[in-house]
Amino acid sequence: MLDDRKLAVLRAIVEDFVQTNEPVGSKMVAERHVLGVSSATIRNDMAALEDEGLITQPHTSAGRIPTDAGYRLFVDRLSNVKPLSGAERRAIETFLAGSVDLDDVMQRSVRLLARLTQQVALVQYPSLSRSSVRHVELVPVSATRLLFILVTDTGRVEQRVVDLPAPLDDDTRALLRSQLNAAAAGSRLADVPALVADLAATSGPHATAMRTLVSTLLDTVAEQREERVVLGGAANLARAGGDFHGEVQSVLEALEEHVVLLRLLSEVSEPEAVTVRIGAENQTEGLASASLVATGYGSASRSVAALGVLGPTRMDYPGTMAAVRAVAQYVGRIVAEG
Amino acid sequence: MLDDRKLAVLRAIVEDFVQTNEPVGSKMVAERHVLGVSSATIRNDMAALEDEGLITQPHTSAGRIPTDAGYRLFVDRLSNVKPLSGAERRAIETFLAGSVDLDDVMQRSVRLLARLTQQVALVQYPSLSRSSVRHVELVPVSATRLLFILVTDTGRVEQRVVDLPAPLDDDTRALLRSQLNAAAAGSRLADVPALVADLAATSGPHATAMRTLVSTLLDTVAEQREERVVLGGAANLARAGGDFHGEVQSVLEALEEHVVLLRLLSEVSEPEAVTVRIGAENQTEGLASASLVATGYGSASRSVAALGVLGPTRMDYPGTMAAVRAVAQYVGRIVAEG
DNA sequence: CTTGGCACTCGCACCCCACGGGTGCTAACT
DNA sequence: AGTTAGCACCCGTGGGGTGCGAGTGCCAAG
Repeated sequence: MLDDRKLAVLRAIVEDFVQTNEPVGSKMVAERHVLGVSSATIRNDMAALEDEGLITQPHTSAGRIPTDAGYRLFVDRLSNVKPLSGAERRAIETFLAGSVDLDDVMQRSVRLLARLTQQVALVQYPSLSRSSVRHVELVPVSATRLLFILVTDTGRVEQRVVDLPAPLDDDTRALLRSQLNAAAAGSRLADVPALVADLAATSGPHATAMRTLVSTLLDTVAEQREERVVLGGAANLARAGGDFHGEVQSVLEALEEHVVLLRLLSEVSEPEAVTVRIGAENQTEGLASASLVATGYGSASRSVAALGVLGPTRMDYPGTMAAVRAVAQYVGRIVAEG
Repeated sequence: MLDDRKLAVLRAIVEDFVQTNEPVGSKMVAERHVLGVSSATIRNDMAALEDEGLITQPHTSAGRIPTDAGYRLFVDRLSNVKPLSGAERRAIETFLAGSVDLDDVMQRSVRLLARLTQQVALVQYPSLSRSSVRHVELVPVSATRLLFILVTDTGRVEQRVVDLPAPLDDDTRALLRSQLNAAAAGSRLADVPALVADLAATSGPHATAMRTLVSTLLDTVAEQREERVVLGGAANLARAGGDFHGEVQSVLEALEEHVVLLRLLSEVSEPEAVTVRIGAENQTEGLASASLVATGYGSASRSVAALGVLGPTRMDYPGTMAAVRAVAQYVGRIVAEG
């Protein structure tokens, strides 16, 4: 049904359309690509491709443009990885090297990714539940309030103000802190509920305070804030030409719903494999004409979070995928060291 | 030169244009507003207003639209404060009441403001230098690294990883911490440099460690991160109609330059007075057709930061100013309570 | 299966023109 | 002096008509 040449035609259409942003016709394909056949043959192939639902014509008497399915096939079978230039690799390295802490890394990554790909970049903070507790600290704020601070091995620092049922003196605070640390430090945050369960059950003079603290610790894991995402390069949306102008509002709206973004990212967080969600595939209102290119990042085989970019379905997939993968590698390494 | 009626005509033009987004002609003004004169008279007045540079016609044979100067005069002398409805006040209150900590307050405020005004909202974190040190904490991360944590009276928590020249045992860490706290706690962060200066000068076994910590403390104040701003409602930009569509890209670009936004906000941070910057007034490339409506917030007379909204020059200034002021009052109160 | 040829289809750019909203001017009026 | 009615004029907008060109689909021959 779809022989090699037809696929080559599809590839040509995708590449030309991405580059020119104009429907591409059989003549164009014949002269800009060396397929060894005439435009008439290509016309036949294009008709077949259209039957398969891989391309479509915006109106009669215009060239064809790829459908979501066409991009899908292109990404899966026709795109060969485009290696980054040495300059780009060096740029990534130097850009991220100066980071002083996690916030800084996230910030720089998102800017870098946006600039490399000319699209909207999304970078998720290392997921709390997939990190380990490095340290828990209790800082007094007033007699009955204290600041609960959680530091993870990925460098993430979460704070939370806790209202205590009764005043807490310095010694008991130190005691509670060391108990919490003893129970939780070093283990993965996802396992913490089980580990601290018996702490909450302890009776004794400070039982209620301890219960409050434990539930805060659990909250912090369970809470929405567990997942954070930063984004950048929104201005690139407006730059995108074509019929995408009408969609920019709905994409911007989607970008404000961090919950939605996090759901999307959570579905692609395997590392070492760049995932592409094209158009309607990402099942999100307002993102029907946008594509997500994302991957997990982390140390070696364990992914702690995801990052990627979002742009019009008409995008340079090979280039974008290469950039996303490269940035993920660097960020993963930095976070693992961090 | 500009009698009361001419000003009334200007007000009518501004109000109508903001509402309809179409150039308004003399006829329209005559019939939609009760000025007691005919359209011919209004035509004469409009000619005068145009001579003064307050209005302009986009092309011959179209109505007039206000210029930046026209909006300026409208805001300064013609707009009467539009009190918020009870429902709106209640909405603000309930929306902000549930906040658990500063991050939460900032997040909620920016969403609230964006929704109330239907524009892009900007909320600046309480400025570090204008806050007081509540507490300084040193959390060990590894032998030669520790996490430096600064808590201010405005509830802001800043962390920073510090690399130490030499390992630090628990006791000396505790010592350094108490020295730092003794020197800095309770005083305004802007005054801290003077207060800790002599700490850095101490000689003794831990002199270098102390110097590192002190310089970190100072860095934290001086650093870019001193000022943070969160924004929301970017999608509202795309909603704005008219000739603004072409500008949305440049505004989005400006929004990514937080440094620029902070400079703008820092210029308007008096509390109790809503400042309006119209079009070219805000001296920023890309914001030439946008207006900023902002005010400082904080406790009573002392403003600790600023918040506001950004939108097309064609905006409902009275309504926006009312919303900005109301939100600033609530946020200021919440932050002051800590 | 490929290819050249050819008829056919539309979208687009262009032009023309009538329409109408809006202005500016002038002369009369208060 | 200020206001008003009348009127000529300007010009952007929108609708209808048209030619052009890109692109397709089909067919018959190689």
